[in-house]
Amino acid sequence: MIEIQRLRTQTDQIIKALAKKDIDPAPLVEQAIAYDTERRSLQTTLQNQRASLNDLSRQIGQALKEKDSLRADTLRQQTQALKDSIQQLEKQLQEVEAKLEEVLIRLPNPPHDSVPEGRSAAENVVVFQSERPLLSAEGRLPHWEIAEKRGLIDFARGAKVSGSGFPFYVGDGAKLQRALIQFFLDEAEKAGYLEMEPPFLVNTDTAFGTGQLPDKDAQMYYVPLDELYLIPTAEVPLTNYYRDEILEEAQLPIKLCGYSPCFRREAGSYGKDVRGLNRLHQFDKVEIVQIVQPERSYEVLEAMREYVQGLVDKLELAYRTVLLCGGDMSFASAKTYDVEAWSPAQQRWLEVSSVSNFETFQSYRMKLRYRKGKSTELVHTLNGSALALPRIVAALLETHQMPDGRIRVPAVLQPYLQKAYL
RNA sequence: GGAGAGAUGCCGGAGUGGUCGAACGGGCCUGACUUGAAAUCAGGUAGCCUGCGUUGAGUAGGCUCGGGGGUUCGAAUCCCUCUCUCUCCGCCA
Repeated sequence: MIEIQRLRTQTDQIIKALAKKDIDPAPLVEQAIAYDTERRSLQTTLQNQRASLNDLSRQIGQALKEKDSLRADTLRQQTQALKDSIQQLEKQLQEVEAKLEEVLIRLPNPPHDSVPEGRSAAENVVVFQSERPLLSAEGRLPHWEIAEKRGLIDFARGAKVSGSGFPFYVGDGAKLQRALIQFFLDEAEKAGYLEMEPPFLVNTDTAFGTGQLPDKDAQMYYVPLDELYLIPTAEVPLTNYYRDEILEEAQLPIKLCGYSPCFRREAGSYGKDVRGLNRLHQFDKVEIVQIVQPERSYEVLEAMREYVQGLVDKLELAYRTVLLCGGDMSFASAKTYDVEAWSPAQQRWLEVSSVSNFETFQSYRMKLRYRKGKSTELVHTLNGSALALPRIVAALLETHQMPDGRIRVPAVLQPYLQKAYL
């Protein structure tokens, strides 16, 4: 959500930036500003009347103290008209505020200046590619076949027990999940992130805080009886950890990491893109989150991106990083990099991480600020997958497949798995 | 799930209808004393919104004592409701 004060003072820049997200922002922005003007005028009138009423109340108190009940009664009679008027103004103000909120909520985060224009993924910009060769499909089974064949993943029984998109990981397959999670957490800790195990279900305020509500509510599983959402990513509980708080500047940067299963409805997905591990309803992920001073957030974004690239590299996978164009970015992000691993059998890139700077989009919703001198300022929040498991496993199974069908375990995982081959 | 108690500023803790945004204590900040420090003394120490001013100098007003609603000229104080915490019982990994 964009700060209304910013929208008021930097209207043109914001409209220009928003246009990159492939929407026509001007009507919404103008509407917001109109509601804001109305809101402020109502508020001023209301506050003046409240001040008068407060003054009358004080006088009544004074009169009663002096046992002058006659004067008190006279004053009391003057209050009714004010009270009626105040009540009416309050109602009007509430209505305008609701309308303003409704419009503000529909405005996405304006992209950063460095975000390229473009409408779809085709216009994303490759900013880095590793030097590892892009292996051919020849002689390689796609991960869903090799995984079934070696008894690492059971898609069919997962579908029986829960539905499509809920695989069982079996034996070494399950151990590989555990190894990856632990490897990612250990790496994050070395990089200075504090490990957290977050709740996997969150309330509506939390889902609103990071921007999942109201925009993406169809993406989340919901438990109506308890009004709780299953998290689509650990970003949601981790970023909301400090919601509604004022941090001391010395606490920053705050660096959190956490493992969680992630639940996504993925309604409407189908076809080859969702085959095997490409897209699941439940998957494992380690997430990293940073809460930083605004002036540092873009250098932190680069550091996080490099950190994530390093992880993929340590798993001995070919990868590249793309800078998302305006039209392909999420609603809440100001700038996003996707890190993609090469899938030899599918001959395509798989998104294994998304690293984003949200600037104040989330902190404004969450009222997350830090003390800066005499006043307070909204922090910038960032997050990134480090990493999401399924597509990493897919790339791993395809890349490290041996001619005899065995899977070579990358050196960094061998201490966790206690084996060189699966 | 049942019964009871509670939620106040950075922390502890008072306050049961009238200058209460809030006593008192602690912490922290500034200043004085000191060669320096401690001790002592004095002052300061919440956030949000709006107007004017400034462009992070302020100033006037409004709102906020867990959240929401109500009673009243007036509520931290009374009523309703929700959330959370604690104690006891039940259940349970």
